[in-house]
Amino acid sequence: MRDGPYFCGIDAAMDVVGGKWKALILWELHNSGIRRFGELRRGLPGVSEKVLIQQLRELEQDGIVYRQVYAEVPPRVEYSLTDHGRALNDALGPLGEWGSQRIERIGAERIPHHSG
Amino acid sequence: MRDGPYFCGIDAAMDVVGGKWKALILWELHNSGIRRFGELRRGLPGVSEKVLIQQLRELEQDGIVYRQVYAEVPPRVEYSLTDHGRALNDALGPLGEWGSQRIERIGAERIPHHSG
DNA sequence: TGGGGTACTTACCTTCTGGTTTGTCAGCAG
DNA sequence: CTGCTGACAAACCAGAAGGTAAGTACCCCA
Repeated sequence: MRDGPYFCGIDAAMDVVGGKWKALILWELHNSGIRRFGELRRGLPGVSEKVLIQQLRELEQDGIVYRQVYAEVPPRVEYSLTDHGRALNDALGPLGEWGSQRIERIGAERIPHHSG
Repeated sequence: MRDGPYFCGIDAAMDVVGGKWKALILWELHNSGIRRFGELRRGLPGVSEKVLIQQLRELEQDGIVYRQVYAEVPPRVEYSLTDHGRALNDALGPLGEWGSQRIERIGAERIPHHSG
């Protein structure tokens, strides 16, 4: 899964970052460095637990996020970006720029979200 | 449709370019400048007519591609990128770079395609 | 008369994605 | 003993996305 074959690099990149919440997850992790599962969940209003885990697992499989499990009770799991994840985030920069301009151009609404 | 609300610019950009063939269409049009429907179809091995038209129409609605119809028989329709489409393509550049490196890293296959 | 080419449209079907709900484990507060 | 927490897992379901097959209109060529 997510191993091609691909037409080109964009095709491959979209395969990795194409999930509904994946780009947002990257953005959250980029901004905060490290987040616990519950923090991510609260930072992404509207995502369900199942889907968030799904997307995180896929990103982990693809080497984009790192998952650190602590054998504690209650359980603690911390997510962060790998080097590849940081590179992907950088590569998404111009696309985000374009998208922001598009939002202004078409007058679309923005969903507010609390950073930090 | 495709008018938000969005969390951020990447969210909005993915909404526009997220279809299965849209990035490939952009790439084809970027490389060739102008393409007729049949040329695009032949350039994108595996796409069906229905889906190609669907994606082209959506890209047209979003102001990414320009559709020029000639009232001839047999019919002739030419597709090209708008200014916004060209800007979007530029913004996809780094992502394509990242994706190409990923293809090499994981040793994924590439689907060959004849340019020109 | 019949087939081919162009750019579609329509109906139908399957697959894939995401969402809802409920259950799990361990311990701790009440 | 019950309920709460954190990070999931499993079962189920709805809608969207994509794919297949056929039909449309017009003309040219043989």
